[in-house]
Amino acid sequence: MKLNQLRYLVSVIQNNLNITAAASKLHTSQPGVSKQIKLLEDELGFPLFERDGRQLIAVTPAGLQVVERALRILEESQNIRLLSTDLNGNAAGSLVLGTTHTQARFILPPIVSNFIRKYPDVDLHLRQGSTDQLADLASRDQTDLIIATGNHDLFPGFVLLPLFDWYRCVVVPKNHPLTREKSLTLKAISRYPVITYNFSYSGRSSLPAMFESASLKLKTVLTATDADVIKTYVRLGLGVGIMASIGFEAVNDRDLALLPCQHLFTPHRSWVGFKRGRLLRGYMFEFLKLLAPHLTRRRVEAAIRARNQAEIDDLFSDIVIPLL
Amino acid sequence: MKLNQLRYLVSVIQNNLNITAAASKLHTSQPGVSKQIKLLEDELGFPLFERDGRQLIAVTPAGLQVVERALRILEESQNIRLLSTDLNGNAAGSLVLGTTHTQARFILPPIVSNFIRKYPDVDLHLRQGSTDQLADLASRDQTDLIIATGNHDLFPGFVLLPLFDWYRCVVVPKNHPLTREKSLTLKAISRYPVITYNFSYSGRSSLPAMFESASLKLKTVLTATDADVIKTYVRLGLGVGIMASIGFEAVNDRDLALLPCQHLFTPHRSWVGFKRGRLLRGYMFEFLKLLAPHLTRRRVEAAIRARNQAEIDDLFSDIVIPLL
DNA sequence: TACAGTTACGGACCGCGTAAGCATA
DNA sequence: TATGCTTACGCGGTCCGTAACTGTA
Repeated sequence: MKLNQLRYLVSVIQNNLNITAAASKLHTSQPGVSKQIKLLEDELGFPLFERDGRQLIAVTPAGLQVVERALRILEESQNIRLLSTDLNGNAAGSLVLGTTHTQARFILPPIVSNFIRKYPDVDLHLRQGSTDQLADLASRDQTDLIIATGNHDLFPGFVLLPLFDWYRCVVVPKNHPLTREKSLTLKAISRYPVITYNFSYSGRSSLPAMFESASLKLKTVLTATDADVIKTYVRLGLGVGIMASIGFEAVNDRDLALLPCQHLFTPHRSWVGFKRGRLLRGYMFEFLKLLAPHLTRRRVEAAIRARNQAEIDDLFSDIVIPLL
Repeated sequence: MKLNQLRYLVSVIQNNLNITAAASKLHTSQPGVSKQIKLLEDELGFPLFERDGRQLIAVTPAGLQVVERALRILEESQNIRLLSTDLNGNAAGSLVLGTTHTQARFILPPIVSNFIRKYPDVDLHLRQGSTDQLADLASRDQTDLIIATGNHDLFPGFVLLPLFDWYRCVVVPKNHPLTREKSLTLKAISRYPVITYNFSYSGRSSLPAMFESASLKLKTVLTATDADVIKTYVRLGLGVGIMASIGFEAVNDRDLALLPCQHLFTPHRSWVGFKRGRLLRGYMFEFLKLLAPHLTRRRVEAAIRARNQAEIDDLFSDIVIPLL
């Protein structure tokens, strides 16, 4: 079994079982690919493809098993090669971030612009989605780093590093009656219709449950996926917004008032994570450092060596996580 | 980069950086190994070893990264080879089980004896330990299958399949006053000193908490790691045993009485699991089938394809899990 | 007659083993 | 002097490309 044989096998499959096409993609001759595939089948002792005459018409079940592992092997060998380009000071490559709207819109902009100035040769991609969608993307190796909030459960076998804590706050038009309350209470809020995140975003410490346990009723008039939409409807006077404090921009939101609610709601912790075993390029460590100063290369590497999430959390137990 | 170069690299490290010893283990010549290592270093563009003159004295940090990935590559290539021996009807191999005492002592004996009769060429190993120890073993790829109870959290990135449910029960000497209670209550139990498992074994639904929430005090006179020890001290009259019902043997424990407590305690679910991505040989599927008839090859393969534990649990939501 | 895969063959290369060289304890 | 790595060299295998062949739409 040779690495090249595995490359050929995978390429044939990625080219719809067309050996000629695979060969041209691999910049080699068609008979060569044909032969190596056959040699691999001979060595393994079972066919990788079902054939109709000379045409390949399907991958055998056993073949699928082989392909699955071949893909992993090729990925790791690619990782070894990347290590080398990395160490030779070559910062070219790509960085695919999976994030939720809140992070992409309010947290990442300064960090990203900083990063692309430092690493102009890195292709940066933002992939946005709900936490579920991000979990799916990441588990299929479609992203390098995930930046999200809450819900560790969707990311088994990941390394999750704390970024910062934040609270939900109430956002209302500048001269709304609530701005005149001395200290905001759930009861006061419950007098108004509420505009907040779709529930999939709020996770465990859900708003409805919180009000219910205080024997209050939460009148949600509208739910949205992001703070921009919430603020828009708050401006229209449809209700009181409850959203992440980081979604309030002092400059653009002068017509709105932000009412802090740290005494009412539970804190949320945002984190950055990646699949354990995924290669972190040099510039990815730099990105993490930009994202949060406490994510030094040293600490991140220690987290990678940890055996489970509890050990990682221990590593950061002494660190003061910023509160935004 | 060749697979052989990675093999050589790993072997050199496993032989304490002694190239000669590595070469002889690999059944090849020492200069060959020397050369391939050097070629690999040339190709990657950085040294894998620190050298003092001609001697290798350490692995470079970058080298460690390479070795880590090389190990994964070699493991997967080994898996591909095993697939082939498997499909050619060759049932030789090894099966390493990691289990807790309860399973090893009361559940596995008939299954294991059945299995080794069917697969005499499989080397079967039992590794026993606490759930923590098992989690550690498995995450370091030291076991094929883990059989344990409760606590999914210690096994992130694993495929966990339900085996059966069981309850804790009370075990007392044959003519103990408790045997005359019509329906056992926590209050009745709390009148006697209790002998039960070490707390690490009882997990979330811990006994002390259970008694406390009923405003009762649990007097544990002794805790032990296994049912045999518990029964021994119950026989000595030191107290009332609370242990897994499966630890009570009708034949050997005639001098004791088992008092069912399904109305008092929460059920426990035992499961079998393995690290996602680990190769299951044909005989391992057979072992799972012997372990629990509902673990058909079809279902196990579906579980492997699932993306997270929730999807796996869904697969088994229609199945009636046996109650022991 | 295109198209796709197999078979055949020759050249270049490469991995391996033997043998000799060299540095260190 | 023994140990262990490197260098040198020649053999054999293998990978690859070209070219010719075969079966199918």
